[in-house]
Amino acid sequence: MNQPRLSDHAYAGIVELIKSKDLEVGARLPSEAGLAEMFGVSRAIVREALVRLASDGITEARRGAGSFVKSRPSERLAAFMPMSELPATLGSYEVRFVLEAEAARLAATRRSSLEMAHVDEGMDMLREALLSNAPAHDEDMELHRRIAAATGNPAFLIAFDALWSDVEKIMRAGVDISRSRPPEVIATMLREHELIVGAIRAQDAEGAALAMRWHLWEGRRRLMP
Amino acid sequence: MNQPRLSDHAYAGIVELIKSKDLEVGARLPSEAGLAEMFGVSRAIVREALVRLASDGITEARRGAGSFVKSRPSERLAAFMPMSELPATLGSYEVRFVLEAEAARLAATRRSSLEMAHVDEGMDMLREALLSNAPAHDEDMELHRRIAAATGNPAFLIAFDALWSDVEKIMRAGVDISRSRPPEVIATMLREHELIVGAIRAQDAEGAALAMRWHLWEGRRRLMP
DNA sequence: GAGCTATAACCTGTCCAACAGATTTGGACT
DNA sequence: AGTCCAAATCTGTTGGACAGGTTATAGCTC
Repeated sequence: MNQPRLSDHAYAGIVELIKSKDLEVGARLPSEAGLAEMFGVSRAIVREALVRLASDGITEARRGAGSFVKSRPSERLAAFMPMSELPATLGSYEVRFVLEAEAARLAATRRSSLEMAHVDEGMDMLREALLSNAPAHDEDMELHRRIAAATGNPAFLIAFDALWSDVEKIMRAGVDISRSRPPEVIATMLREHELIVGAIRAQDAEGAALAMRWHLWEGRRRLMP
Repeated sequence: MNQPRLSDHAYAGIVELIKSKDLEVGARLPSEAGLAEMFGVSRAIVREALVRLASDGITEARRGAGSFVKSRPSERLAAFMPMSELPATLGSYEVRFVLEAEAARLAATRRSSLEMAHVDEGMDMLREALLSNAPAHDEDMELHRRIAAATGNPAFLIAFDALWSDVEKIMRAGVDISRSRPPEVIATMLREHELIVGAIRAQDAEGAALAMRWHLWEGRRRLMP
């Protein structure tokens, strides 16, 4: 349907360049001509990519001088964020606590029947994956995502996606998410999710928020006892 | 400092075109050559504007056919307040309510003196910008960002950045964020921020959360009365 | 050698002309 | 009327060109 443009490739390439070469905030990128040669495209394509990067707040162009890194993608904290003492996974759970609990509460009050069907479908997928002892990581995320979507508020999805992609990275780097789980853990995880979905279906706002908080609390404990 | 590019003019012009001519979703825009002549710029400039518009989800280009309206700028704002009966709640504010209130609470309890200094510096920058009647939009965001950073939890920053970059884009496409504010509004905005910063300095967790919630509530009201 | 200056090299911002490939349109033909 | 083909139109991409701003350097002065 939507074939990718060359400028998409250049956009991704420049982001990759910043991350791989570890360019700090304020560092100068290669010139447009240099980037064009690097990616094998014309200068106009590089310009289109740079315009988007600037619009996204990642780079900044100064006429006559060059393009500079304004804030690094996804690692925008580098500037003054002192490395936290909190384990990174705990950190993301801290945010998910408030974010997803509120999402569950709003989903319970505002869900349409279509959104409820999406949540149910996500629950089915998770159940099937868990019962067949598959990793189920993707299905877990998808269910949480659909609950966030059921709020009818895209902002929840935006925050959720940003957070989760980070969590995923950490998990892939650290914990082995595909290790097999004992059956009682599987049953517990299923019950926790079913509690949440049930409360949303019953339009029980406080129950949904509580069930979500409980689930996240237990999940964090399972991840790092 | 940042001289406007011609493509900014074209971007705004096309948005204006969609709004004034009341082009519906799916309607075809004039061709790139037509738009170029309309705004008195070259086709390359129009292309840069269209690339940004597409990246912002407002238009969509189909090769060989033309550029089409994907979602109207004003409706994107509406998309962020689908709240059925809730009194005019901006969707992103709904998320910021829980996210930033929690960040303020944690910042008050966990802040280091270095992080407090960063917050103070951000407050100074905002004060200066507001008192000189500058747009102050960047400074406002920066202060909120530093409060999120003062939690010591990178996850707050990640969620905050994701949310804000989207809010910013919508604002650029829709509302005029640089309109001048009456002096009493400036004073109010200053006081609200100072309340938050003060509570964080005093390590008053509940006070910080409350002040943040109040500030966001008032801010939403200022944005769309 | 230190400091200042002019100049050359480089860079972004913008324009123009051109061609490839996809889509739409209109007319010719049946 | 219905089908098919060709021309017109449009986006995607390239290369070259020039204006105007920035940076570095060579050279001059003291």
